[in-house]
Amino acid sequence: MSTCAPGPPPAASQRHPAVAVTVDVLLLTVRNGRLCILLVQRANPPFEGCWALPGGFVEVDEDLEDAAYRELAEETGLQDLPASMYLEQLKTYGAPDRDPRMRVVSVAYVAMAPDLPVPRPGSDARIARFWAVNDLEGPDGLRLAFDHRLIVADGVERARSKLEYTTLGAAFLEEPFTLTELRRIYEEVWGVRLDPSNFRRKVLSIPGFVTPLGEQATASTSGRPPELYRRGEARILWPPLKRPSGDEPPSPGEED
Amino acid sequence: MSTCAPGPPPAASQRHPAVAVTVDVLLLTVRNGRLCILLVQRANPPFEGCWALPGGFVEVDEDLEDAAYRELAEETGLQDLPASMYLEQLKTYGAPDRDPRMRVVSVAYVAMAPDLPVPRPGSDARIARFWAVNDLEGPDGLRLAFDHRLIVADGVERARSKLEYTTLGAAFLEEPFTLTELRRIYEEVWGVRLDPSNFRRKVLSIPGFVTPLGEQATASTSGRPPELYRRGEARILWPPLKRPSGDEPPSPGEED
DNA sequence: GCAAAAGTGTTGACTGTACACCCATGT
DNA sequence: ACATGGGTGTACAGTCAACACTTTTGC
Repeated sequence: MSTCAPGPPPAASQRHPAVAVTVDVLLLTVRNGRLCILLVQRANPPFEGCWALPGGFVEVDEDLEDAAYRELAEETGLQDLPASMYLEQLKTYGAPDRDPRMRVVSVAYVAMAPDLPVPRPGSDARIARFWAVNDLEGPDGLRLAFDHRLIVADGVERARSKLEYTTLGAAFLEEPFTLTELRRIYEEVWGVRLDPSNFRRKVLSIPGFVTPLGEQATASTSGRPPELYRRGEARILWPPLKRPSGDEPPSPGEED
Repeated sequence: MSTCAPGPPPAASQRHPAVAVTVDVLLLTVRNGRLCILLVQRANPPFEGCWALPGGFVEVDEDLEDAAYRELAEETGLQDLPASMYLEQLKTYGAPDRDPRMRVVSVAYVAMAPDLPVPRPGSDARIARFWAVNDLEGPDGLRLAFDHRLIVADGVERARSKLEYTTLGAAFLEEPFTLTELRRIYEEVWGVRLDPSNFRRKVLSIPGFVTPLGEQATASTSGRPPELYRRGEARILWPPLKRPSGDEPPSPGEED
């Protein structure tokens, strides 16, 4: 019976097909009440001048997730990523013809973060900016390089789904925040209207979703000043917050 | 404004780090009432003699999913995979040290299928057999090559989660089947007991989950002969079939 | 006072669970 | 007859959506 050990170090690497591995990052944020994603304009062929997800080759000794963080920082000039940022693996895209240069398998990541400063061009001088997801969807939407439109669709769906059964909606907000601000995140990401009172009850009924600060916002507009909250320790939402609209099933999501 | 076209064909491929891409397949089935996975015994270093998931290098012009099907067939001698088999991408594993030979990024797939014939050794003479998932879990479980133990854990959790909100439980059964057989799949995969009457009501209340044949099984054991069903067209289960046990949250799943 | 936004209370529909009960068959 | 597993009925508890209502602010 084997003890299941790696055995002696190999003498030489065996042959394998020439396939490149990249990471692509879909950074989602809510700016001015709109769900937005970060895109960079490509400076080189192929798809020169096209908008694309930030991404690039994985280094030989680099973990995939580290590569995602690195590319995000390099290509967008966003050096200080917010501590509350969330990043998870989305899916791997490997159609043989997705890159005209060669066979490229891309591991896509989704990130969610509060509104960020307007990104400076990255180290390789590409322009980076946020685009509203609305401007990409539909047949007349902005065209993206490679299969990035598909990745965006999958990633946005993943985010919509994650909001149902995790507390990640709060990752889109700077602390402190109000329950109305949190509700507007849900409404924008899902594209629906939610009953304020029922939303409030639901959020507060989940222990650790949000923590009350016991303070009120200084009234900026007419109406009663809202109470302020920060993110709690809970990560899972149980029972889930379901998106309305008939009683259709949630879209299938690819994921952890 | 760019029209977002790939542009002229590239002159030469640019340099990229030497990273190999493989697929690994976690085939789940229920044999003799036990949730089992298919493993192959490695014939070559590293981890010679260890049990591992079937898998191998992706060919240069091969789609990832095609590679998963090919490896499954090649390494297990299972040439005629059942039509009802389900296969989906699980997650990509790319820790820099997961393979001692070189940098290997592996795209893992999960498959679910009815009980299959005992696999013949694959084309490269490796032994293939099914192992009960129970025999792998826990600190005294079978040790697997590479990080395959982690992949198995993630994949089993994915399957448990999929049973909650999809009709995939029926993918484990040969048609026709009875509702009790379907219930036993759920009970085994989740490791719980379910109330037969409530399970029945739930399954039948989902349009298209199962289709009654209008026949009864020829009584093989004592008791009333059950009615027979085949899989329906529905893929999504709404509302979901929740696993019991307190009201704990479902484990987070990585997936579509 | 009035408008506006935050927050509370109440009700009815629906879902899931537990469990008592009936049905059809082998022995 | 009776044990065994299939299948039906029912009643209680929890959750959610709808919406009326109260509170606290700016103007």
